[in-house]
Amino acid sequence: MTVDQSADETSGVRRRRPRGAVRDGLVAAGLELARTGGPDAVVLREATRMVGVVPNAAYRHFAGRDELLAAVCRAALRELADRMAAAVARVRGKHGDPAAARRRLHAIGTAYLEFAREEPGLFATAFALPTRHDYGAPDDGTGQERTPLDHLRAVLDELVDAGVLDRRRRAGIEYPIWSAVHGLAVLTGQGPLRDVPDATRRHLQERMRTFIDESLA
Amino acid sequence: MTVDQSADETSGVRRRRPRGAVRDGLVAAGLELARTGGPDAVVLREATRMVGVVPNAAYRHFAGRDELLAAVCRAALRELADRMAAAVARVRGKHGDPAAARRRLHAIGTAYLEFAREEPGLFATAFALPTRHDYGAPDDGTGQERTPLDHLRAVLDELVDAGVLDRRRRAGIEYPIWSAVHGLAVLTGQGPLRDVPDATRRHLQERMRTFIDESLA
DNA sequence: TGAGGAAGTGGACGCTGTCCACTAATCTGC
DNA sequence: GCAGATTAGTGGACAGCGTCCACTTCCTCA
Repeated sequence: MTVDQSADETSGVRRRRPRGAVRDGLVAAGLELARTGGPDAVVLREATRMVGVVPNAAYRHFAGRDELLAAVCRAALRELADRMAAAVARVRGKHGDPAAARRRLHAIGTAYLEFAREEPGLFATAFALPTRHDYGAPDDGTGQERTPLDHLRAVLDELVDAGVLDRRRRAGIEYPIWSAVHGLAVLTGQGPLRDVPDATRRHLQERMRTFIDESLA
Repeated sequence: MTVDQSADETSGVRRRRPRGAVRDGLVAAGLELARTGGPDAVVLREATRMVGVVPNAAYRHFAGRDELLAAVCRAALRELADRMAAAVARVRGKHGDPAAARRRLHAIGTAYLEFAREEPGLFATAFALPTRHDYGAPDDGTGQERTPLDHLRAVLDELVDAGVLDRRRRAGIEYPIWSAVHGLAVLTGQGPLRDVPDATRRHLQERMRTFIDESLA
């Protein structure tokens, strides 16, 4: 598998690639490696090989392997956020409708868990920040991105507007809910519950749904 | 730092160590490495160095680095389970007393989160099983050990006996609760919330407590 | 047009996990 | 009590990894 977008074989020429091509290619390659093997699988030399460049070329774009991994993490996190946003958008029903708001909360949690199950490598990578950095810090300076937490908050606010969630219980409730869903994803994905049969996993997921639902009332 | 218990310097003699000493030493060394650097830090060669033995000697006791890591994981998990058990045992009040049962549930969650905060390396390692293996599978054949999940279950059963938790809500509730606490530990420990100030972390923990408390009633 | 920086190459180093061949200490059965 | 088999260690090697330094080549801009 190669990610090289402008191969320039035959000639040993350098710098035939457009501006940020190598950097972008490295991130794309790292994302591919992370997809199949998680954060540990994003190895610098392999990424450069996929791009068709010598290992040291990576050091023109990243301070080292950790910085490359950080970029891959951000990309993975963005993919998760995008899936959550898409899942919420798919739910019909206008803002303020109690049933629709509940469905949106359910959709957001399901999207989270589905991403963790369908893309375990990317999910693990999204939360394997190698170096300290703010959650969802802007990647390329294009302003703040919407993080998974932002999407969850929006839905919870709607639940308050719809009268489903008592306003006095709203403050900070995104954290236990996020924790619960994230914890389930981790335990059943990479953790001790990862080998439970599919039926059990669905059952756990359903149990989580009722648990959260009851905590709203 | 060395873990060698029966150094035998001066002579190049082999096999001066008692029966399982090298194996135990390797696990202890790995545990030490994991304590300071997490699962990635348990490197086979370094462990053998700490034990005072040549790298290849490890292959007499483990099939490879992953198997050593698995043993270290089990040890870390046991330490977590022990802390939880100790925390529960410290709570006074006889079985069936509602207030005492609640305190025990709180104690068990707090112990979990404290372990994750005080020993982030060990906590990460406890859940970084490199190979598939049953949760809390017996390590050395000395019968089943009590896992963190076992301890949680016992306390939840007591909450039912004490009339705090409705029996109809009991079934499977250990999973969302475990997930919630585990998720909080991961998010604030290694995850995106790891850099929040201490006061915020305590606040999140308290919010989790009320969240779970309300879900019982 | 020419200087200077940006981006890629080449080679090297130390570290890792792992394999193979070998040897010395211990255990076992007679 | 000793000979053979087993076990637990040594020694040397290999490929792959991240990273550093020196060098070259292309592109940009004054």
